Amino acid sequence: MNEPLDDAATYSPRKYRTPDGAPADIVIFTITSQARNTVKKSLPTRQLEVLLIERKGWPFAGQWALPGGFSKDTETIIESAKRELQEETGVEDVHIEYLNVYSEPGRDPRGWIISHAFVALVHENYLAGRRAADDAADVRLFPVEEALAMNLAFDHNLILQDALNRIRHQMLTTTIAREFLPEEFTIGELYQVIEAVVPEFVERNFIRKITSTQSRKGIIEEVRDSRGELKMSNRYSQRAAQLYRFTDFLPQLSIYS
Amino acid sequence: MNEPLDDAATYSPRKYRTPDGAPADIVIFTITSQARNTVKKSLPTRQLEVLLIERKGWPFAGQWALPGGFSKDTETIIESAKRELQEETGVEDVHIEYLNVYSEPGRDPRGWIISHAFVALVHENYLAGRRAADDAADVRLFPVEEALAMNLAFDHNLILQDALNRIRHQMLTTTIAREFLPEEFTIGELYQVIEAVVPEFVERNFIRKITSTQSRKGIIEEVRDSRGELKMSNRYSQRAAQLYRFTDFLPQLSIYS
DNA sequence: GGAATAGTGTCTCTCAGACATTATGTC
DNA sequence: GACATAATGTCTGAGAGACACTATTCC
Repeated sequence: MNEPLDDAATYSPRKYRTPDGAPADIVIFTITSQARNTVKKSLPTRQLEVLLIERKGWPFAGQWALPGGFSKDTETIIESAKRELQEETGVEDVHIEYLNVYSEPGRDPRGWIISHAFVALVHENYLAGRRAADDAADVRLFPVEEALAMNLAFDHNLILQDALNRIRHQMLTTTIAREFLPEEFTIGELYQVIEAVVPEFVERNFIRKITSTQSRKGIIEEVRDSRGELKMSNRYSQRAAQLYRFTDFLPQLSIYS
Repeated sequence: MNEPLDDAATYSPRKYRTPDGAPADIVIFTITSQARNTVKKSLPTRQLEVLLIERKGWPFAGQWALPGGFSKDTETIIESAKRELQEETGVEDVHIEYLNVYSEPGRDPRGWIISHAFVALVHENYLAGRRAADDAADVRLFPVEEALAMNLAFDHNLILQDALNRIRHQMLTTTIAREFLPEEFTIGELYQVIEAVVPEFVERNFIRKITSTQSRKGIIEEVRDSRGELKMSNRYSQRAAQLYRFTDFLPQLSIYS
């Protein structure tokens, strides 16, 4: 411990160097849907995308980076992340969680800057306004694989990879799929969202696992209308599909169960 | 983004307030064994404990706190955590992982101090030296429940609770149990370690689940001696028990599997 | 033989995984 | 009738959960 031992009256700020800033950087993921050009109704193709901004000034001018900004002494770091998310996308009250701290000396040429990365999951509808201005803008959605292949500013390639690993794991072990879906969705949509994030996901008897396996039953529930009739949707298919919604239930996973 | 737009030559440190420090605090868990006073060999009682230090100076003088120290600009925060762990316990190369950041304004009366909490899991043997001096010392192991009931310095009650939640979850979903066990252990010991961290854990057919269930088979493997004979131990029982070791296998858990 | 721990036998009901089959509505 | 998606039928082998039972060694 290298803390001074004096009391409040005699306490003086330490003579050691202090950090030059503690910013929050945000990895904003969304899943875009692209209707396929078939004559008949069909499922859209879905793709996991990440929001990047083009840097204007030094350092890394001209390169793409994660949105972010310095935190203030009047807010927690998650509050600054939420503020930044609001400024960048206009959305509030979406899923945002802390990812990791990045403190490698020299990671930022401006000084000793310790960055805190967050992951935000945003439904594509919330970003609809931004998308319109796509090509010209300095704020854009990139498919994740494409973004990873770019040379991003700072250590943002690393942060993005960490964020991707995190949501891939969470997609299978938690109900974050709900963040990319409307309140009521079909089994087909849910399956596509999982696939968009975890391409290797394959589960032939998906509907049975999720609806009638004892240990999993209750993660999602059927939606009924005011008369108690099962509510269906045919937005993506000829044959109407049952609508479901997530409940608050999350099964406890265990390797020893 | 409130970053300056100038280039490197004209860049000047921002006029905003910068943090007064970015310490690493470490929640060091161990599981102690206490032999029971029975005439015959029997399993020890095991308890999850956390290492705390008594603060000497302002602020929170006289209160117990998590060990920690300020990070330097020449190291990553995890490196400062490892350095601190080495100073406090003398151990290196143990399991240590990042927990969370604590940045509530006012959490530290010394200024704007953003703390990074880590969780370290240490085998009790490594702490054996410290334990001898227990009662008189200003560094002590406390049973976790007892520590949570104390009034710890700073926001360390919160950090400790977060750390406990984290390892409870990890104990069931990863193989961190290995950090509290010798290289070779019996099923009974493993079961006790899980119980010490997750008291509500009950699994009547434990040995069968862990050794012969298809999806779990391979997490641990039987130990054999140089002649290929199964290696047994009777340190805790009359009847010798098979020794096992962890492998590198970790099953993928999924709520959709 | 009693105590303490280690490990097996056995039974029932559910689930996993594979794959074929039926259902519904559009063009 | 071809197509696209939704959903069920059916079969086999594996696993979950419960609990009685045997095994080993020390005292």
